[in-house]
Amino acid sequence: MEKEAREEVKRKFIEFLEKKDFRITNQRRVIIDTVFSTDEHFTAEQLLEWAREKDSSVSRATVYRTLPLLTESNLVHEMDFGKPYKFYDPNYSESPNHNHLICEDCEKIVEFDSEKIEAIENEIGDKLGFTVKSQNLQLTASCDTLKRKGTCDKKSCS
Amino acid sequence: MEKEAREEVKRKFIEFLEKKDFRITNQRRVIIDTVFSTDEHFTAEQLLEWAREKDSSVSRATVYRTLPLLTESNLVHEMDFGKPYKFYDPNYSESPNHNHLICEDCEKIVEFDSEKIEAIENEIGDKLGFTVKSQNLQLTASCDTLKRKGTCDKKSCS
DNA sequence: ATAACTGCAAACTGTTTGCAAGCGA
DNA sequence: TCGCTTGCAAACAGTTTGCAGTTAT
Repeated sequence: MEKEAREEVKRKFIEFLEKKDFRITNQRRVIIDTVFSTDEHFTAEQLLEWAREKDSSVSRATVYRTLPLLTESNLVHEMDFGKPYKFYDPNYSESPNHNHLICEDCEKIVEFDSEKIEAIENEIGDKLGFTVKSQNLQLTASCDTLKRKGTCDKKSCS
Repeated sequence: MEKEAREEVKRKFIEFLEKKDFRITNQRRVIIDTVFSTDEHFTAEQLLEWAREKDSSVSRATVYRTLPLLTESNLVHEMDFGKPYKFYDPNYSESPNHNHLICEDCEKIVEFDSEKIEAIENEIGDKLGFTVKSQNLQLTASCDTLKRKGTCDKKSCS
């Protein structure tokens, strides 16, 4: 995501807060800046750590209280890969139709688009008489290059 | 699943335990009987409750220690729908290629087949240079009939 | 002014584990 | 007998929450 796009997303979130009569506090500003200054997927704990680098007063509680606001606003996407903690995706609003593959070797998450899959999903929903609200295709995979060479150049396997 | 098939699956699991030099204890037997006497998806807590109806001595710890054995044996499938607890599917070995849709109205899980999706998944894995290890397509949906009529006759919305 | 928000620490939930006793092979 | 397995209760990890003080509006 480019810098301009990031500013746009931040602005949208501020609007979201204002519309709900929520206050724009310093801590929230720091958290927002942190979330939308990266393209990486993160956990609550990672977000806390990053935010504290900018402002050490940010507390774990505030991070946990802000995350639901971010997902409600549809600007951040929550993902569950069967690990005991959740991952968050700050690129969601830019391309809401992507899915994720998580590498079991290094836990790195790779995004991919697939309208094909989305079409099938809606087809399935229709057939069963449901309206699909959200979809989460989680592929767990291992890195081919890593296995062959013992190392790999993917950003995903460092 | 029919009664015969259930016995077959139980037998396979006993074999799995024997091969690993694990013991066939009373508690394990009760848990196995419970798991494979239903077609329903369940949580650890539900399994504990059901097992205790047959034998009140079964403890939570044993249930939690047995579940990984069941999933390792590939006779039961573990699923994560973003809820704080996991669901388990006792029909997995019968049709390992099905996926799941969870109703957000009643949390009932509906199974569906889709080889189409599996094909696409492998295609994606290839393209990205990964070997797909496991896939989990989670559709969260709401029931159309329920919404229209305020009630519905699906087994899924009671 | 005042109601929303904060940090802290305690509580909570689902799951795991150390231990002494029990029991299958 | 031997050591795997058990139930219990305490521990654990991630997340949520009550409270008293703080701050945005």
